[in-house]
Amino acid sequence: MLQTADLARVRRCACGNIRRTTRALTQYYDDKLKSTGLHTTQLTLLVNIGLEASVTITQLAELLLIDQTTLTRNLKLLKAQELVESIAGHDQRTRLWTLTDKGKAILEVALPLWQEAQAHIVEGMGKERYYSLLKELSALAALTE
Amino acid sequence: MLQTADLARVRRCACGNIRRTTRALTQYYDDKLKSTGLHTTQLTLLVNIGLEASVTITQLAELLLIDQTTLTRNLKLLKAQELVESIAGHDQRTRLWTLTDKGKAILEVALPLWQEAQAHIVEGMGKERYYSLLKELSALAALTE
DNA sequence: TCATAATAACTGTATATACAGCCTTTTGAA
DNA sequence: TTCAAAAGGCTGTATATACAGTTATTATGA
Repeated sequence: MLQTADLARVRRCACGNIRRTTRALTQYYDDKLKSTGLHTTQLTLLVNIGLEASVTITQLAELLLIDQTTLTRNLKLLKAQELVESIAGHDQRTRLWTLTDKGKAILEVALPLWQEAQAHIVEGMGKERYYSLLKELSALAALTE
Repeated sequence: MLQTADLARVRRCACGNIRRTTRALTQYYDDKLKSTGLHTTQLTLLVNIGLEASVTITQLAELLLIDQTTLTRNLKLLKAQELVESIAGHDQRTRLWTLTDKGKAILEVALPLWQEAQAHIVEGMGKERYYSLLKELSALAALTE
């Protein structure tokens, strides 16, 4: 028989709780970025492409723990906006992704807005607590390997 | 000009980091639940409906920090599988959602599998660290209000 | 060398998510 | 009492996400 106590235990679910907080944070950051037309997920992608410079989908997938097929779709949208572009790699199979000038330009507008959201969160938690939390999130992700 | 240092700062993004961990955790839990056909998100919904008993979409939305329109779609899928059902509330506008017998039955199968995934995470982190992390996730979500 | 493995990426399909806007019902104030 | 505002929920549309399966290319071992 299904017991209430069994159900109540699921309230402590790591996945459920982190997804809940993720929804709240995503809405918060997306709202701050609203005027740029960028979503936070897109900002993350652009930034990582900018930092890696000439990166393959596979490399991005490992770095961000995103399925390759998700990246195929997400990059397609960014490419349609001409924020990123890809060229053939030395290998016929691979494609190397980089930011376009338009991509760099939108980042210049978006970064200060992102910084506002980020500052609110970091200051709200306190720096020490915040960076400790980031470490715990990494540890959590590492447990799934 | 776009500086590498500005981009590097975004690597500490609360939203980006939590989304990354969420992807990893979701894949981990979903894989454990695979044989049931349930996704973790669906398990979360079923459990909360079971605990609340006769709950409206609006109440679930507040509890789980999920947009109402998302719940409309998610509940539709669960209803199609006959795991939940809804009846009219005292108010013509509201609908009350409950688990069906089939919904309760699938939970009985899914809960032990969920418990396996959960135990791996909790034991991997250590109980104290884990419950501390849950609190921090709540605090983080609260900062977005 | 050649057949097979592995690698890189893409397509089909499905769920999760949310914003904008809409309809219906209820509430509340003039 | 009546009408505007609020509440509850839904549809249209769009992005995010991943699994299963496919295609094309490269690497590898007999």
